[in-house]
Amino acid sequence: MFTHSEENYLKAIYHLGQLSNEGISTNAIAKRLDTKASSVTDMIKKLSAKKVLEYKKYQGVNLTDLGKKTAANIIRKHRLWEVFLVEKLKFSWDEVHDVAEQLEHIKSSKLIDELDAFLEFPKRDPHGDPIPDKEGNLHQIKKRLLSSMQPGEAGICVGVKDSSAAFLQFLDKQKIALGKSVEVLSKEVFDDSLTIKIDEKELSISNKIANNLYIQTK
Amino acid sequence: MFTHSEENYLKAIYHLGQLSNEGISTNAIAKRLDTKASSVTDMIKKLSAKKVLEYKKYQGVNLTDLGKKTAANIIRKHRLWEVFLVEKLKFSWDEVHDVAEQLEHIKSSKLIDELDAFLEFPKRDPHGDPIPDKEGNLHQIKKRLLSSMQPGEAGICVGVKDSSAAFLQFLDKQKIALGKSVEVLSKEVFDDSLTIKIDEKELSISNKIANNLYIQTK
DNA sequence: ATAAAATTTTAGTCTTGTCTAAAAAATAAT
DNA sequence: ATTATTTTTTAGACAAGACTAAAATTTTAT
Repeated sequence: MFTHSEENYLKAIYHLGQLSNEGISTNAIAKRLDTKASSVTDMIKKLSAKKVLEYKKYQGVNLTDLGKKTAANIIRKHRLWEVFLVEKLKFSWDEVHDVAEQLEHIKSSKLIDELDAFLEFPKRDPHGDPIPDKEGNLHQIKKRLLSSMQPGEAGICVGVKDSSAAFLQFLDKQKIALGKSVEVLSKEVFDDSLTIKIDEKELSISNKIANNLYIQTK
Repeated sequence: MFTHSEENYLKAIYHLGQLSNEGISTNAIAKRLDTKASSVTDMIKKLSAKKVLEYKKYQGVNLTDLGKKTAANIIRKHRLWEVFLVEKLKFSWDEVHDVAEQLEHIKSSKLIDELDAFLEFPKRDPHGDPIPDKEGNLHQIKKRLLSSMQPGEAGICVGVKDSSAAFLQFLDKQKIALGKSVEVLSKEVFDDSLTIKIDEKELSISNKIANNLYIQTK
């Protein structure tokens, strides 16, 4: 069994591990958790003793299979709760994070199994991120950043890279939502901004926005 | 804002306060929370500094209005989650306690308001206990213990005093459930056991059982 | 290749919430 | 009314998880 704090470290390390194949550095973890490197070193030793990660001094860490499975399970809970909040409790997608951050630590396998069933076994959370299965497997969908698309290409909006409230609210305002079809009409050489077609309307979008929107193309 | 632990103390003190009008003793709190008296003294000082209870050395404690409201709010959350678990996630009434004990500490007023609405503003939890409103008021129903009823009296089963899994499972086995009509047919002088009519069938019930079942009579 | 800079670890401290053992106060018993 | 018992508080310690400051190690730059 893991403490609240240990679970937060596991989750952070798991997410950092998705981005690189190297050992995860102490500093990277500290930055992600907004804590000090020395605190991270302490916790790493505890987690290492619990066999959820491999650690050699000054070498960074890597999750073991047990660690990955444990982390994926926390993420599974987080994302299932997000679905619950949006689908059943009328939360908007920019409000769910803090609450899910708390709910993910509730210990009860029956709870999470029944919640999964109650939500009819959703495959992705409100931001388009995949929900790991019970074994911790998550199958990533094939997706690209909108910013990488060329004029003429089209696809379906399936996720966000940045899930800050500010960005999500911006998307709401522009009526950009997951599931909608998007086509790139033109791309501006000067600032890489895009003109896209969505809901039969043209919309101009900055590169910063396009760089945070995932599109599924065929 | 209160810590997990502070909230548990508040809840315990609130419940103990329901039973007596005296100041709540250190020992009573320690027993209820399965902790040591010295730990209770420590925590009492913290809570006193936070203005949720009145404390004079060796005199026991009493919740302030703020303390009562805070405690009632935690109980509100606990009971709403119990309803959720039973009504939506197929938990039985003997399985909900431990999970609700965790869920009650989640901090989000929107969460609890929306949950309340989602459950259609339930008035009582699965054990028949009233759910405090947002202001912390809870209106007790008029009820008596089955053990206090005389032959010929009848009423509706509305709650349990003991909500241990063992007792609740016993009630399930005997098909005794909240909402059912009960009539006392006879009472045995020797051991105060009762013969009751429920579901058009006669059932013999020990005094210990009868002493843990609440009945609403008119 | 060595100095400078950045990263990581260690050592020691702090807070929260718990504990044990002993002291103080209140209550009960003779 | 004094003693015995019970309850409560204090004092000191400990574990978890965080911090600061300093030391150790690695990486980068000249």
